[in-house]
Amino acid sequence: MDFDTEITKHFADGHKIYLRHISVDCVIFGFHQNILKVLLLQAKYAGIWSLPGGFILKDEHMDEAAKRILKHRTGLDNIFMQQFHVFSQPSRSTREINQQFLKNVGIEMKDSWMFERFVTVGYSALVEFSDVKPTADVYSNACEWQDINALPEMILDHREILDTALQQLQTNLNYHPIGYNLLPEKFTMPELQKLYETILNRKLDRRNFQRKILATKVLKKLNEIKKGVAHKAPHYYKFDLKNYKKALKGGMGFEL
Amino acid sequence: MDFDTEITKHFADGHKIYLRHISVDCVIFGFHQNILKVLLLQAKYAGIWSLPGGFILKDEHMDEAAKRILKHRTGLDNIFMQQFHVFSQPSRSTREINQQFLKNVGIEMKDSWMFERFVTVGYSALVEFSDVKPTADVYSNACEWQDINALPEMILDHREILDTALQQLQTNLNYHPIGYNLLPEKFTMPELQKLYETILNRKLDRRNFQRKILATKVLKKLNEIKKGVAHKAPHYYKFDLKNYKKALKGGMGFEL
DNA sequence: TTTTCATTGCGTTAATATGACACAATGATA
DNA sequence: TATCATTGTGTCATATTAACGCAATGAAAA
Repeated sequence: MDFDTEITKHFADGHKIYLRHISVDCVIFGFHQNILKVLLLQAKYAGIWSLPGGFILKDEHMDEAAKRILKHRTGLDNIFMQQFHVFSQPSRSTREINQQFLKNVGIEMKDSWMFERFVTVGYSALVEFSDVKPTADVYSNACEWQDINALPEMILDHREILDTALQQLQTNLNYHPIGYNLLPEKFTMPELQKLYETILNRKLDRRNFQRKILATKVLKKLNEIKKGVAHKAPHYYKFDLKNYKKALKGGMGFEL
Repeated sequence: MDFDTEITKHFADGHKIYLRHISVDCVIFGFHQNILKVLLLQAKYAGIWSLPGGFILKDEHMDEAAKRILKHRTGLDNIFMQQFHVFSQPSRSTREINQQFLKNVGIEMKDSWMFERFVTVGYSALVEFSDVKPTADVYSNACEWQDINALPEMILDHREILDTALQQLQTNLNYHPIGYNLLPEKFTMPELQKLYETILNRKLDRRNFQRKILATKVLKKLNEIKKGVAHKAPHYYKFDLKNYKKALKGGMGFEL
């Protein structure tokens, strides 16, 4: 199916397979070179950026829709995703955006479910940066990681959605372990600490951080030392999945 | 407009004013005689119970829809409401329920937006029991407070929605003050403690509870003592709204 | 009237958690 | 071989928490 046919079909008949008025937008976090990143799409023609999003199939759980979208943009399976907020300002209309898009593509259409109001559900995910193969959708030029500290302009309320996800991530940091999906299998204590500092956007005391994290027993110290580093080489750690998952449910029992 | 006409119109044309596929369900908590209560509706004919719910007008923010529903069932205005989760199992179909309802009413209709799948957004509210005038809607026999510990059978996943709201309430208790909308203007320390114990479903140490609550400065001690009680009479307190609202945003800074 | 007693108000104490910092060990680099 | 930024481990003063003691109160019982 060629591009025009696909677009036309989506705008004309999409409501036959998707629920009207509801969309899902995903905030996908990664961590690379000590910088927190978010996966964004650049809209065709307009050049403005957006969160990876999509719609809910008529017989699909919303969580499944979010995972399907994540899979298409990253190639990743089996990632824990969490809905964090519903955005429903009546003014968040995709009408102009979608009409402009069709115009740019050169398709004429008077009415479409895509012109109607959408309420969107925000989902967040934490993924390992190097596992992701960013893949654009048909509406986009590019799919790229963007630094959380240097975000481009974004459509509609997507910046607000992203900020909400980030804030939720910060809040959860004290009550839930983090890092399993964001760090490589083996990592050092300074790397884990840097992740926490990046998300919280403040410095933590190295020694107190280690004491508290180790007290939760979500880490396993490996008998292996990082090589090729200047100065004293740190140990490697990996997550103890059993305790990690226990802490996901029961909480960490400390504040940073 | 008589009952039949109204129902017919809602089923036939409701989708012209409401968003399809999306509903709002409200978990409205009250506190009376040391028991936590929830406001429920009893469906006509079926007798089974449900949460007060409704739909979103085409040009209405979801939060406004929730407040509108709350207002209609309680008479209350200006109550803080919070969305807490979206429920979207594809199996949560209102088709059978609504078709049965029409059949009972004696209306025939082949198709209706009300027969389609609904994703519902859960909202919670805490209200002062004695301020509420429970008011049933056209689909219900009764609107009544039910004990949280003796809930009747509920339709669809409404029991799950209620349980989720309760769990969220328990979690929030440590980070946000509570009671302003649940207790009368003047209350005693044992009454406040009982509220906390009821929600958390466990005993708290009387002396430690008082120390921690007072440390947050959300309470103002009044120069007034409760009368007509057996044993030593406790002081009255009221909330210091300024500090209360500060704590709503910034957190309480303790755990119980 | 006097006594009883469950409850309130105001404390103490020991155990634990937290924040701030000291110091030796390491190992690549100068 | 010396340097030095960084890691691993530990200390200590302070704050927070859990657990409990005891006198004061005042309605109800004796």
